[in-house]
Amino acid sequence: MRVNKELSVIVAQAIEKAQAVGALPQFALPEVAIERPRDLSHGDYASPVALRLARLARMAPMKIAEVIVAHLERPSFLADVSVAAPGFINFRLTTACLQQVVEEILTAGMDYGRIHLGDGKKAQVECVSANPTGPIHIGRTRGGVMGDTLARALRAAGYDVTLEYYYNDAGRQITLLGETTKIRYQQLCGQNVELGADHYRGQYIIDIARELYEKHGDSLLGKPVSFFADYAKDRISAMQKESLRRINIVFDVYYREQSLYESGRVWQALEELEKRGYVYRKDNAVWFRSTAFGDEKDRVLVKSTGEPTYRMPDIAYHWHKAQRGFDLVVDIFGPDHHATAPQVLMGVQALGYRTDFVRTVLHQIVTLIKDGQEVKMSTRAGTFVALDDLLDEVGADPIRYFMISRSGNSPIEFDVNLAIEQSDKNPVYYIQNAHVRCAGIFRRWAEVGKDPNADQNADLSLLTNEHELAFLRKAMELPDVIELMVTQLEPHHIAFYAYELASLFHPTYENCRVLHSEVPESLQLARLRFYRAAKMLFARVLDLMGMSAPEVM
RNA sequence: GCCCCUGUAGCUCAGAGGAUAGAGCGUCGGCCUCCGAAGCCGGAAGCCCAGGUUCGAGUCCUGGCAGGGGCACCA
Repeated sequence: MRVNKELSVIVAQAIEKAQAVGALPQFALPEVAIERPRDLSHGDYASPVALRLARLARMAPMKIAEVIVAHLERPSFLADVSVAAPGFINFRLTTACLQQVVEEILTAGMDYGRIHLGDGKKAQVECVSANPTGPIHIGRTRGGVMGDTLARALRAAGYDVTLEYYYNDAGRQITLLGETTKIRYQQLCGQNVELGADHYRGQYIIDIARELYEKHGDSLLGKPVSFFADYAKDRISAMQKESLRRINIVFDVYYREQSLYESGRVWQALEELEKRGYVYRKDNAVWFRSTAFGDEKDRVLVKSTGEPTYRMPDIAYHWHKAQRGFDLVVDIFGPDHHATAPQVLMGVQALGYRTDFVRTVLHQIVTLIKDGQEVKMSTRAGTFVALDDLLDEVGADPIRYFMISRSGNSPIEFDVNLAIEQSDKNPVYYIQNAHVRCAGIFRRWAEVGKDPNADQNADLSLLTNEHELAFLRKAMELPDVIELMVTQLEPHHIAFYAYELASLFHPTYENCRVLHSEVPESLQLARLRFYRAAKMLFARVLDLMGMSAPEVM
């Protein structure tokens, strides 16, 4: 049950009722906000609606609040409704309402927190979208974790979600990749050739060339660059996929840029833009009149060499997105794409499509700190710490957590040494330990020979400890957190929620023991039920973050 | 020069226009004979500046100041 939503409706009804009998003047009803007061003495929920109505109603806020309360229906989950200066309406829940959250969690299981915002709607989340020219690095990882976490939240909100990866498998970068691979192969064959300035420096291409050399000796020397490009790009793509799988990100669709050429969409898009009068030729290049949509200058679509810029297939790709029937498209971009994202949407508008279903989520950079020094990252220079290296050293769970532990607007300094350190300072373990401690209770319960299902009909009214109730109060917030994540498209909220939940759990664990000589059996059973729900909730929250819920650590 | 992001505790960050601004790290001091101390309990310490909107501003607007990122016929 979403108490805040129900309260919002009930208060709105009370206002209308008061208006009907003349206790309040007529006015258009604004949305009735229900919030959680910081201070528990103000109740479990509060509404400032009377304060906001003061001007409309031309009455004192306190008076309005009193009128609303007088006309308010009293559902059974409310223990108390009161008015507090300067005009808040405070609601207190019954303890029974909090206690039954235990059963709500156990009934819903891994579906707990589910909301219906996106029921029947299709959403797409695009992220990472790195070219298959090198390993996934830490900046792309941030976008990937943000995107995957948002995808999980969108699913929890009822959306049918497609997680998509768009990659450039053609063009100049791929040619350079092929050339690099061929040169490395020739070097292994003993030929005296050197990399050019534009070629990729990374060790991984030497490894790929060596694979070819070991399998085929020098018999491939006559093969064209495109052969090496195809081989390298497939190998690197597979490596990227594997890295992402290791961090628990599995894409539904890998969208190849090349397919936009094969299907003709790129040139169709250009034709259509031309037909609509948004294209002109200058200096031997083809230009997009993006200034018509507020851009500061026009942009080149086709270079004087006849090659399209990256912008042209990007527009075609988003044109296709617009045609694929998504109700919501989320594009996640790193700082290097902040400026270009709007241009693509201008292109889609120029093609006659609305773009209000597309929402771009931007995030700031990740700087990697190792041994107290910043590690500069560049794929071409081959100087980076790849996601794979981090996975080996740190593991998937801490990487995932740290990547969403900050708002996307905030740059992240990822200190490798600190993340490796498995100390009590690490919030990842603090959260996971809550799940481990729950598991420990059930392990111990079985060890002393008790019935593992003895809590089936436990008397939940015995759960009256303030720690238990505070935890359940927080448990009720999960749907609100999911709603916040999908409406704001901000994945970091779940990380903070998880930490807060754990910080309410641990004192409960200390104070509300199950197996203790001084705890009567009926209370043991109620608490066992409580911890069963707590364990389920932590598993659920960790799953929303794409993290594991360990039984032991 | 233009665009974007950010200025909240010593440090790193939350804060959905509302009541006495929250965490973590660090710091100071306590707690293991019964479910994992990777834990718990307690103390000190803070909204960049100036205007404005509002009954009410850390939050919104304008202008400063400071830091980061971006401004290609690269992607």
